[in-house]
Amino acid sequence: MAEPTPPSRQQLVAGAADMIRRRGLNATSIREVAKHAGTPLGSTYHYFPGGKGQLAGEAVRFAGDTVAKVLAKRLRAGPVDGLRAFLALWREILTGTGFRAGCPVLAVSVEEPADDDAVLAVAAEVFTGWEDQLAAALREHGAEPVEAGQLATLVVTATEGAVAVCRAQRATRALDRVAAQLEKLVAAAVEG
Amino acid sequence: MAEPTPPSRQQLVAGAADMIRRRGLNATSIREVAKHAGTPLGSTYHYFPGGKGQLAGEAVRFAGDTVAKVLAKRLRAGPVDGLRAFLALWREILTGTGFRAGCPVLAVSVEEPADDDAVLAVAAEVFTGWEDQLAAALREHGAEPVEAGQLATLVVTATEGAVAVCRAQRATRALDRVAAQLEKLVAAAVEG
DNA sequence: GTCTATACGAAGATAGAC
DNA sequence: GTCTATCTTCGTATAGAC
Repeated sequence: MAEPTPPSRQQLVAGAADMIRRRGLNATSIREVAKHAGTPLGSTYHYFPGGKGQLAGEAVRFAGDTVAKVLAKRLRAGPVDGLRAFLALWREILTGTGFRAGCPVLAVSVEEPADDDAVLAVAAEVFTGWEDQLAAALREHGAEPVEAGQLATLVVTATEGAVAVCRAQRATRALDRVAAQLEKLVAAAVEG
Repeated sequence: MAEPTPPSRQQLVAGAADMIRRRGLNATSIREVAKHAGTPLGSTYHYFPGGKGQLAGEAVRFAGDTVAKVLAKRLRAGPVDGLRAFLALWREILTGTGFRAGCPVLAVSVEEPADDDAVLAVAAEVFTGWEDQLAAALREHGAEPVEAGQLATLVVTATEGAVAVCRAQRATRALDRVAAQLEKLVAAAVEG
């Protein structure tokens, strides 16, 4: 890392992540990402020789890491706090954008793994990472290993699914209902 | 309905649904849908004057109704049977296509509601319909109304999320874990 | 080394030939 | 009434000017 990351490069990654979570991967054009970041189109291919695939991969990784950091911090106060932070994070994204933004990791997971399954592999790692964080916290607080793993997966999948359903329904109802169920389950798992 | 539905029209709808669940909405071109159905491009605009938006809307509705019929049939044997059928249905789609196909309703829910929010409205209806079917079955088998609603939403969101996660991870692990948790919850809800 | 201008293909949609 | 051929726009990617 002798080379410091140029600000415009990071802006392109963050901009791509934002656009992907709103429109999906295919509807996100490099042209518009560049325009939104204020950089010319040519610069994009200078920073990302791998083209759209590379940019999308880094965008998904960036979004995944951002969530993982919040999760790591809040899980230190216990699984219930971590869950609440996770849910609040997605709720804020939904309501803060008028239900126009969702999850970029989910977005790339739903579209074609045509020839560019590199992006999909990043998405898989991000999902697994979130699950592992939650499962570890549950185990550390007395949850049974098998139960911890299943519950962690349920939290991630239900939340991701709820974000998509909320976007379609333009209401937080689904996420609120999921939150009620998951909080009950997580609380019960760390007691027993 | 004096006009019988032409076979090619239905093939276009079914083909569009299949392509959307694999590639997503934006990557699904009318050209390729027409080619796959063996009909010329012009015919598509004859059958669907509303263009891609109309075709996509009917495709999502078609997919939603197909699932709803399976759900209605199997829910007559009870909520647990309905849940199992729902999960088995998605599991079969994943494994039967090498994790290349997912849920078309989820796919359109994750992509841009740019100007064509008609498709998104159909997706919302489909999700709500599935939830209502499950919630009604749960209530009829003794589940508390609030619990029934929350649990029905959890089933739909967790399953949809799991389908996406499974696609990314190219494994049924997430869906299997979700199945274990949901079966336990549904069974408990109909007892109490 | 950065950016402008362009090549090339494919998308949605339609006009007009059969 | 059905389909072919085309119009226009926008996508990725690059070649070459500063």
